[in-house]
Amino acid sequence: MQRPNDVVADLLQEYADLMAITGGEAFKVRVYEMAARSVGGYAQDISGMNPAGLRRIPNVGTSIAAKIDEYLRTGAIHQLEELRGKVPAGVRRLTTIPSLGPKKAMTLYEECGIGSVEGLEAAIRAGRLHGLHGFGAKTEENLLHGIALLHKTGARVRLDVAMEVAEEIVDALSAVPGCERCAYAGSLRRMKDTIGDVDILATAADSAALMTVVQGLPAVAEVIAHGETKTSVRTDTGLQVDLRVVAPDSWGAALQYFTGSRAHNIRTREIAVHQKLKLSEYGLFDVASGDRIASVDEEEVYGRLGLPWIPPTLREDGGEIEAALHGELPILITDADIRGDLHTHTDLTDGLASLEEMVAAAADRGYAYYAITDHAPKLYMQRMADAKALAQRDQVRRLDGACGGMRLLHGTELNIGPDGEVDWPPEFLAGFDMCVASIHSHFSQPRPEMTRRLVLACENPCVNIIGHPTARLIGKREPVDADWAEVFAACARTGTALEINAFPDRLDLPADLVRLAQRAGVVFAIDTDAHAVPHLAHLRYGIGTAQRGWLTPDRVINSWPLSRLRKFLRKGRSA
DNA sequence: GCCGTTTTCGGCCCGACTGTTTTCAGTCG
Repeated sequence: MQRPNDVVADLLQEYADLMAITGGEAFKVRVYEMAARSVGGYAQDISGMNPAGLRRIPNVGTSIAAKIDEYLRTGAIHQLEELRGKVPAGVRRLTTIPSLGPKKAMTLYEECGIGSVEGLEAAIRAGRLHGLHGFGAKTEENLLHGIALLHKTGARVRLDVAMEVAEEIVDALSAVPGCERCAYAGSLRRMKDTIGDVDILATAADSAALMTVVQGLPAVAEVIAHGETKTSVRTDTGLQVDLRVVAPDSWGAALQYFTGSRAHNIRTREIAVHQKLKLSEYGLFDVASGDRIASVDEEEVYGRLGLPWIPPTLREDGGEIEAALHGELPILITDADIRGDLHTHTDLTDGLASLEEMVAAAADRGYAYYAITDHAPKLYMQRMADAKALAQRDQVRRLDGACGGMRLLHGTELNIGPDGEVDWPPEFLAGFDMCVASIHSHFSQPRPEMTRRLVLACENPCVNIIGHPTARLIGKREPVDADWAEVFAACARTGTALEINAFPDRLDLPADLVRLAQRAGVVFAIDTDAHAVPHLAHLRYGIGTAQRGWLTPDRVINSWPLSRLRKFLRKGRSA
């Protein structure tokens, strides 16, 4: 079940969408969109808040507070119900078709009674759109194409999938003569957990060569649009890639523009407007004189707006502008802060590489310490046994310090059973240097049971880290339903860290919960859950998620020196 | 509908590309 904040955020977003479709004023639509985001990201639970309290949420005034209050009291918002009565849900869904926005969706509904994606497809094929104002042959073709695409790729792609495509294209374009700089921007640079499309930015005096090269890349299946400054293509996997080419002296302004979320960019441009300046991808301009006053790099652009440089992973209008204005931006955790990986596997259970191979690869990454945490017996398919664990421990002790002085910790990944119990008895667990404990089954327990289960795991004196806490698999399995505030309180109280699992289909704990957990005083471990040598490099995605949760190094136990980490790992154990 | 170091009223981000309405609306990012 969602947090009440998320439920209300969805309702407000729906209200904004329906208002846009019914021709509501654009600035009102924007306010509802902003309010939706503010409510979703608000730290405090809104259920139980009165209208006066609700109005303290940014972008929530009298009118929206009244709507939220109505929802909290009655479970519905009558104005939203009215709009729903006017616009069937299928019409809203029409706007998810690429190239079909609110205006055209409403035209289709009003003129032809089309209220679903399937209905639109049938109408086009039956020629029922002929003569409809604004719908020529090319538009029909584009809509059919968009519908096919929606069916095929509908979902966004995983962060690592988009990253691979982006890095390949950046490499190819960087090699083109005349290309001065090239980098990926957009949600990929912000490290969102899924990516809708890839934004690539390049600088060159002449854009033509770059535009030609990107259209001819082997992975490109289709050219969607092409002009002098922008070309859009789609890869054979259905991922859209937008290339923008600007003059070299616009690099900073363009990178700033193409990195921020829409909301972040609106905020930065508003700050510019208030200073009689204008910010675009070409630079920061003085409105009166038309002079360009900043554009070369992002630091300069933010600086002239009176802001420090804001890390890309924070650029979501989630409070970073206010923090920047007050000089309160966090110093975020980075890859360089990480001293070791605390959740990894070997071929003793379901890993692909041997202990020696994993340890050597970890040492190559320059780690000071490294934990081996193979699965425990209750994940029956892995066939772990006491003797195997003990034999591995001997091996680990022999290898300890043998690779570049890297210290090894012998751990295990326990299963948190339905009642919160874990695999081994306390006396056996005490032999491990550390324990991760994770949910691997019974994902759909009701919230009270799931909460109790996680709290009990935290209270186990041998459990140091809760692994992939929500157990979500992006695009495949929903997160488990728990009272996270209660779980976070238990973590803080018992000295149990929450994992930020860096595996790209997990990214778990998710960034929004990381931020809430941090406020509750929780500490974290950013781990790869590597089952093979290449997985160790997934750490970057965990770091991205941690940064999106505003995490600082002092809250990350595997950025600590080994002595401090060992002290933390002792938890409630005697010794 | 919200908001305020210019404002309690009058504003509200900016530009590229497409298709079609031959001068611009719609969509997207």
